[in-house]
Amino acid sequence: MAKELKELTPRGENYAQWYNDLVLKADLAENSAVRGCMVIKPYGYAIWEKMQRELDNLFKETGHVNAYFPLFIPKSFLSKEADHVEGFAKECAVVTHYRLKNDPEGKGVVVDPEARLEEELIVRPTSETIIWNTYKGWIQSYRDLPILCNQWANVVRWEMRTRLFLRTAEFLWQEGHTAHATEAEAVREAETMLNVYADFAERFMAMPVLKGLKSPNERFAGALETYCIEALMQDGKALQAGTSHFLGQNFAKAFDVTFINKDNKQEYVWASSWGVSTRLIGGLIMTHSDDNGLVLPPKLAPYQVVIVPIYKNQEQLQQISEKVAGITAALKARGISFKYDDNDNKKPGWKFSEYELKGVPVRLALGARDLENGTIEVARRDTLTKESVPVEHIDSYVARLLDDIQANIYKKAFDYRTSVTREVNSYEEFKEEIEKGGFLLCHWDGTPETEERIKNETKATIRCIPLEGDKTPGFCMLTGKPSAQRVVFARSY
RNA sequence: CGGGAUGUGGCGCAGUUGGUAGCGCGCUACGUUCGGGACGUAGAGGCCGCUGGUUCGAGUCCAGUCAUCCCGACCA
Repeated sequence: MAKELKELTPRGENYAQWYNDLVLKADLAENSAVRGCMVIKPYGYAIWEKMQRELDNLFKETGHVNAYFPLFIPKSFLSKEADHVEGFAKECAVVTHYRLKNDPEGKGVVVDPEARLEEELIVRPTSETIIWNTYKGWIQSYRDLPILCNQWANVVRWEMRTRLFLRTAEFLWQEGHTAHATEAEAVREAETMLNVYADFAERFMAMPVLKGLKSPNERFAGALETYCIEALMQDGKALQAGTSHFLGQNFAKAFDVTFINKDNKQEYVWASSWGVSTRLIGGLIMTHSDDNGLVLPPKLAPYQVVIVPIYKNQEQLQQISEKVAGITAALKARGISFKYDDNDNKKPGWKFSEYELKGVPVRLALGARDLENGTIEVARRDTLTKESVPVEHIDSYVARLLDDIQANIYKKAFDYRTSVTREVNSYEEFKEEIEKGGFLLCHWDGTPETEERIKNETKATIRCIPLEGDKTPGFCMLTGKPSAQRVVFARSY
C-alpha cells in the first residue's frame, strides 16, 4: 500500500516534526529558494484569506479603514525612536543600491557600484516610523483625530532560525496604527483591539486565548504598554497570537506630530498599534490538528464540506452527480462552502485520506447504495466518526454539524488548556512543573531581574499578566517579595 | 555566530574493500478495479551539490567550496 507515503510523524514522537510534516503534506506551505522565506500554497493561502476577511470585517465594524504605506523606510526614520531602533535594528534587511549591471568579468549581473542610494532604505520590519512621519502631515487639530488606519502588508525581519508560519523572514500581517487626542482614548483603542483579537481567536479559530499585559521585558520596542493574547499549543508551549500596543506619545515626539487641542494648546498625539500575522495559521494547526492531519474550524476552512462520489461506472457517476447537484444547491443556499470531488483519477479511499489530512470538517460520501436507500454517509473530521443519514434535509443536518464541530474543537482546546494550567507556589516546584509544559500561574515580584533569572534558568518567560481572573496578591515564588497578582509563565514559541 | 548532520531521477532513500547507478512512491500508456490511500503489464526520467586532486578508473578516497536541515544564543 502507498499509505506510508503521506503518513505524519506522530505528535507524541516528535511534535516539531509532526508540525513540519503537516504543513508540507496538507499543502499549506513550503520552503522557498529564498532562505527563511516560505511559499504559501493555495490551500494555506485560502485559510489566510478567510482570516483576513473576518478580521477585516471586525476592524471595519470598530471604525477602522484600510490604507497602504511603503515597503521601504528611510534608514534615518528608524533611529528616531530610541527603543524602537534598538528592538529592530538587528533584524533589518537594507537596500543600498538601485541598479544592476552586466558583470564585466563575464557571467550574470552585479550590483552597479555607481548606483548607491544616497540614503539607504530598510525593508519595513513594522511601519510605525513611516506612518508617523506621514501622520505628521495629516494632523493639525483635534478635529483631525482620531485616525484609525489599518494596513494589510508583508514585513521582513531577518530571523536566524525560521519555521513555517511560526517564524519566517518575510511574513504577512495586518498592522493597525491609530492616532488620538487623549491618552485614555489611545489606551481604550489598544484594549478594544485586544478584545477584537480575542474574539476572533475564540469565535473563528476556536482557539482559547488569555488576554493580558506583557511584562516590560516582553514589551514591543517603543511601546509604553503591550497587550497580548496568548494561546496554548498541544505540546504545552505558549504562542503569542496577537498584540496591541499603547504607544503613548513616543512616536509623536520622535516625528514631531502635534495637534491643537480644544483649549488651543499644542499637544503631542497619542498612539496605538496592533497586529496579527500569518503566524495565526501555525497556531490554528497546533491547536486542533491530530496524528491524521489537519483539523480546521468550520469558520475558517477553505471549504467546509467535501463530497465524494462512489461509483463503478460513468452511468453511476452521472446519477450521483445529479443527486449531488441538489445537495450542493441547498448547501449553497445556506452559505455552506463545499467541494464536489468527482475527479476520476483518484479513488474514494484516496480522497478520504486526502481530505482528512487537509482537515475538511465534514465529508459526505454518496454511492449507488445510498441512491437506493435514500441515504448519505456523513463523516466528521474532529471526531473521525461517520454515520449514514437520510439524504433529505442533509443541508440542515450539515449546518448543525458544522456548528457542533466548531463548538466541539473549541471545547476540546479549552479543556486541554484548563488541564495544564495550574498554580505553582515555590520555585522548586516551578522548575519541575515547567518541564511538563502548560501555563503556570505564579507570583512574581514585578522586576525584570527576576523574570530574567527565571528565563535563564528554566527557559520559561512571563507570557502575560492576565487582565481577568484571580487578582489576589501574594509573594514572589523566587524572591519572596510582594506580588500584586499571579502571572502566567510558560515556555513559548 | 558556536555544536551536529546531510547533499544521488519530481519526492523519500540504498549504493559493499573504488570497476561506470539502483529501490519505493510519484509520472506516462493500456486493461481490470472503485464504500478508507487498488492491481497488472509496458514505459519515460540521473553531469551522483560544485571545484580541484589521488587513480588505468571516483557516487565511493583526499582537499576546498557552496547549500540545506537539526540543536543552542535573538525574535511575532
